[in-house]
Amino acid sequence: MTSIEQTAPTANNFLKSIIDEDLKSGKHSSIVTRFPPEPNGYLHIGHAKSICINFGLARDFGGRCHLRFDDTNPAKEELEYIESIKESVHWLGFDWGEHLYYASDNFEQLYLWAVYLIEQGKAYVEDLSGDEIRAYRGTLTEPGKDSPYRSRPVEENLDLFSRMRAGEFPDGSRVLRAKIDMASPNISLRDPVLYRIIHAPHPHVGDAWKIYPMYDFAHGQTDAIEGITHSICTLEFESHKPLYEWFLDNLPVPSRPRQYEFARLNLTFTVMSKRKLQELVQLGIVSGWDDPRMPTLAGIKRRGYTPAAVRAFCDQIGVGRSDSWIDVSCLEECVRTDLNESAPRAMAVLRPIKLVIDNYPADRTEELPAANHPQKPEMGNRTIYFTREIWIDADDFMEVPSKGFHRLTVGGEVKLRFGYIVKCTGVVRDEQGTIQELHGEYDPASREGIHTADGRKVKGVIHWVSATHAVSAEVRLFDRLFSDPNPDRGAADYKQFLNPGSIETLSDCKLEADLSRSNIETRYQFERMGYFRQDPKDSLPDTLVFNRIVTLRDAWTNKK
RNA sequence: UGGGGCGUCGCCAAGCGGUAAGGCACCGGAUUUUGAUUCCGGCAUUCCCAGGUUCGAUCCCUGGCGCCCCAGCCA
Repeated sequence: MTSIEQTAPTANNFLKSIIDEDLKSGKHSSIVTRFPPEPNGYLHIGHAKSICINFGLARDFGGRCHLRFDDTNPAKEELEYIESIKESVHWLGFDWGEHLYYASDNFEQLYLWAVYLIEQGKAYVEDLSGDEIRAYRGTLTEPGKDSPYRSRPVEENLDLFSRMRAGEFPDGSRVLRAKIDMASPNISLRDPVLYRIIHAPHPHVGDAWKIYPMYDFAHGQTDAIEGITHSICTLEFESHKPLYEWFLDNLPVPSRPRQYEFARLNLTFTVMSKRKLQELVQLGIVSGWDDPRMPTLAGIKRRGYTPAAVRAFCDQIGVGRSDSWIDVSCLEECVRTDLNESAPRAMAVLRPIKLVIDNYPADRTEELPAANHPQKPEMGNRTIYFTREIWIDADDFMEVPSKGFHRLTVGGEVKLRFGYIVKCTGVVRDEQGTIQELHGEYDPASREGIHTADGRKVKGVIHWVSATHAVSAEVRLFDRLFSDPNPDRGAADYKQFLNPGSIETLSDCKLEADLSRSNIETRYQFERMGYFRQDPKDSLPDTLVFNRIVTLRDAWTNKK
């Protein structure tokens, strides 16, 4: 746990209260939770909430948390997803140890239990088509009707079900159903489907099976097999709970798990559904599942967010049962809080414009010490080079300053961070009238502090880099993928809310030379610009590519 | 509309009958060679509404209102 997490408030929540009581009353001597993703896509920030809850609870109460692949539908699942999910959970900082499970490892037991239900007269093979089943199910306000196959004899059910398993029937021709109550006000109890026929290879068990259990028939029983004490899922499964319990009540399961539900995470300015994320990838709107603008954990990782920051975010938002919309700025703030502590500082000029210091000798180079962190002397100093020609950021110069602008202006002066005070004496233009370079003069006595020789205090401090020492780099500035706080809202196509400026690529930025030799993993604060890290895929030693992880807080542009 | 759930500051969220924690955001002010950080101060006489019980209610009761989920051989 890093300092950001130690200082983060850990709100009490209803799950902790429940577990507290279960432990106190002796109902359980220790707890077992599980994170059960279906391997049908990449994990996103919403899954991070679930991971932090499940693994976090196990950690806090001295229990354990399993990673379980809920792989009951081979039509949608792939090995690629299994691998990426394991990677993301580890990246987030959690470890399942020996406890890696697959729902599909229990297929034989589940099959036996289905046979058991048939023998008990509590399940039957259905010959109705999908459309007919739907028609018989009734509606929200009208009860359903019994299927004509509901009273099929046990022996016939047994025979048919074993032949379903043997692969004798085509997909969709028959299903196994539980015999519960076609008139139940809870629709999930109206003879739910238990097994369907799918002739497709499975990423974990290959072609061993032609029939696959539904989520409802697999989840609770798998929980029971693994000895899960607290089965924590999102709110939309709440109406399945009576069914979850019906199976546990009617099957000889080895333990009795309980299901609890919490509100899933909604984040502003993004979309979270797997379908939409997949579409963004397929349409080429983003470069892939790990595009730094994506809310996937792969994207967040590539962007440069730290696992500690994501964990702190999950702690901060808490766990409740009311539908919530968290502002992305909350996540971004967690990233800043973490990086502010740990990131060494550096200077980088993103939109370079040359400043020639006319009264500085052309053949001179000064080595200046620069603190790696303003509040942490233990992080040491580095050497930066001062020369006659330097790069400054175009945004730090205005010929005619706007109100409140206290950077460089013609005739005005500014402090060069860790260097001297310079005064701008003039502007050189080309034939078109665009500014080619700036000229100025420095005050040799002004290296320390921000006061001029006559005691005045300069208002602005800007970053810069020696033109003779700088290295060039590509810098990618990311912004929110959508320009609307809730692109998912209403019936409108979420794609119309795409932010056209979600990525800006700057090609010839000027960086301190040391950055070309830095560890590719190191996250820097480019002073006054934000936090940056090399892109793990595209950055090479001789063609540097930096990603902006997040901006600094900026009272100035906010005010404008 | 049948069933289930939820409604405390702009966004989250504690609170469990004794007189509204905390975080983020926001607004002041101090320190600062990052318009960053840090610091200090401000920020719900009120808990969806209306009745009721009680010495006392955000917490209990009744009745409204609003929002979310369920009619996949998805999870």
